[in-house]
Amino acid sequence: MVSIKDVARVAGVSDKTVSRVVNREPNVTRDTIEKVQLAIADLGYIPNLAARSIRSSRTNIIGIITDFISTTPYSGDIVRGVQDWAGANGRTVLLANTDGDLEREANVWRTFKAHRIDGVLYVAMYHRVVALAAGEVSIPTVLVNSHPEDGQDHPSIEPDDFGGSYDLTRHLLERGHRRIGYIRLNPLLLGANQRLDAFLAAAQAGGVAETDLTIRLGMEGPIGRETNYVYREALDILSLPDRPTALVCGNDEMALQAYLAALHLGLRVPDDITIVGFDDFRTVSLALKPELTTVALPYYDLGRQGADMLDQLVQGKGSYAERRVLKCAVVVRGSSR
Amino acid sequence: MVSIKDVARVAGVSDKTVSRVVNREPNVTRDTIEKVQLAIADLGYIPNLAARSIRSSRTNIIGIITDFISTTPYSGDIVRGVQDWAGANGRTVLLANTDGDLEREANVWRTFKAHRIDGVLYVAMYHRVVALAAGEVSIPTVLVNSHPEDGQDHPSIEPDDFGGSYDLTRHLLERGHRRIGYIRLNPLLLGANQRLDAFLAAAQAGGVAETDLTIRLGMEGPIGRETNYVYREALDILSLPDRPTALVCGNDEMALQAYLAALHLGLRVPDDITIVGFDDFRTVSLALKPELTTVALPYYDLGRQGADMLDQLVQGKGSYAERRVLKCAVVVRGSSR
DNA sequence: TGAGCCAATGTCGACGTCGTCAATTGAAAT
DNA sequence: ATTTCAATTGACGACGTCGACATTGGCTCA
Repeated sequence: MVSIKDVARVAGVSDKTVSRVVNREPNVTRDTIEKVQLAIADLGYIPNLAARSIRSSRTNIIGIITDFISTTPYSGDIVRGVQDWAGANGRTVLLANTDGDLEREANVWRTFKAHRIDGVLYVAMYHRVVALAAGEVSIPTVLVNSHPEDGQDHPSIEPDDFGGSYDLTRHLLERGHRRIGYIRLNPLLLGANQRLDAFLAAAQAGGVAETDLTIRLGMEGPIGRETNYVYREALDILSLPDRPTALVCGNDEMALQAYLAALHLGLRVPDDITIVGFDDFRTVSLALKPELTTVALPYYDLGRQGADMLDQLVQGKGSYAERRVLKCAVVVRGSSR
Repeated sequence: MVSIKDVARVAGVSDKTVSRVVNREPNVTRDTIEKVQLAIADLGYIPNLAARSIRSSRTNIIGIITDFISTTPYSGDIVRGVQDWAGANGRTVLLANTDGDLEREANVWRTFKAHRIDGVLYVAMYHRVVALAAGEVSIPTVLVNSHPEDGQDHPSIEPDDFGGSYDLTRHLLERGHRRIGYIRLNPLLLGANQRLDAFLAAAQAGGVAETDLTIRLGMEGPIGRETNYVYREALDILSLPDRPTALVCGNDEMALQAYLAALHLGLRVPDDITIVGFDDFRTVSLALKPELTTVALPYYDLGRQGADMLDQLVQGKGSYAERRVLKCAVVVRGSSR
């Protein structure tokens, strides 16, 4: 591999001068700069970041730890947000996945420390509370799509499930819906409760009687291996004598099943029944006909802003107490009326 | 940061001896080993990989370059496969995304070279032919979910779209289907042609007259911003006077729209119409009721085996001419009969 | 007893980069 | 002409690790 000394020899200057040119330090003649740049181009020299980091004890690498990278489609958008930030700010991204295994997680931390990375984004693939082994974490860390347990102090950034669900429910109330069905997410998901609570709060604030709400559990069991009652429950709700005029689903995948149930019963969306989802998981929400009214999770921004928060932290400017919450916007499409 | 010398001082030995213990070299007394390990634990010493890599000019880092990480859900499984391999083999993964932008791609290569990584997995998020700027690539590189242009010599690993589609079609023929509809993927996708060709080949081999096949284009236009005719075409095909008994869709997302069209027309799956997809994109294939018969893309194995091929290459054992093709298995579920 | 050998440990320097400080040069100021 | 100063460049060492080689001391065997 070609090193700074090779460049120096070819350019006829000292290695330090090459270093100055590479790092754009002042007080180098235009002449010298050109000579050096020529040599650099000739040899295809690229600075060795490992060597650089030994001297400077900053690596400009940030690490991402994910738990269940593949169970939530499109949560990859979080990673993409981080990468875009990193690319724009001269950082590189180390990626590691734990599959939720504590031993693997410990390994990941060790590897990250061995690489002397500047900071860590701990990305939960479904919205939840995270407890980091207290001793482990000596690297600045930001929790993404999650927040810390009580007593732990890591900055965090997460979606406003409550607000999104509240707004979505208000959207339905404004359209005059009064009898509403609701199919819940797996209660293990933090979003499940926040979404349901917001639904109930908005309904109550809108003066809807609790007896006009039909609430069913759509899924339960361990993440990734849950049992799924959605289709059955949707059929059931839609067959009620005083059938709701709107059906709210815990997420878009559930909404898909609600569509199937409605169509199976000969009901038209949205003429006979309004169906809404959550997540704006586009492979589903845009494939459904009519397209699905839902709430967009700000995955990309979670990653991008999370990276920025981490950077503040690394530079000693951030606050360990920051809890950032990102708005989830209602996306109105054809499935609601 | 605590270094090997700190450990040496505390343990009362030389730094080299600590190095020996850390790297499990022979000819160290049990006594010494214990002393050193104690000091290591006390100080929380973790070897600095950057320093190590300077000496050894091997980093044990592999890079992943992705293009459109988020447009294909679950293609993240490729990355997961790579990570699992890396975790099991003591490697770390650097991740970079180009969004299909050539300038960003050039940057990524430069960054990877600056990190002196051992090799690169170039991961296409949809199956396609890839042309790497010839001059750029001086790092061992394996193409994943893609294969090189004629004349380029990089090993590659990709799914057997043709075989999967052929088997799927045979599955239908075996069940007695003779009038079959087909909705094509965006022709820009490599898989689109392979899947269609296999469909036609299998149909012909099965003695089906071409006039009994109804083939429609489901999508066209630039990836990520295509126009979608699937629902309309499905409605149309299913309304034909001599309606097919089976409808083959380019992928699962299209199959979803075919379901909706079928249900809209009052048809039952699979009693009135058999529908099959491709990809086994589980958020859709398992959410559909009945669940979808489809073909599984071996994303995870693409990543895992790709990493292994890269490792061979890095060690000088691999062949630059290797073109590995992974079988795509038919997954029979309730949507076909 | 002493030559020979091996196990155990240490010393030193190099990897590539850059911070520190010194050396050199030329021009401005006296 | 001499001093002063700033701009430019270079020599050197340190970062953390480990390979090459040296040293030490005890043991074996004739």
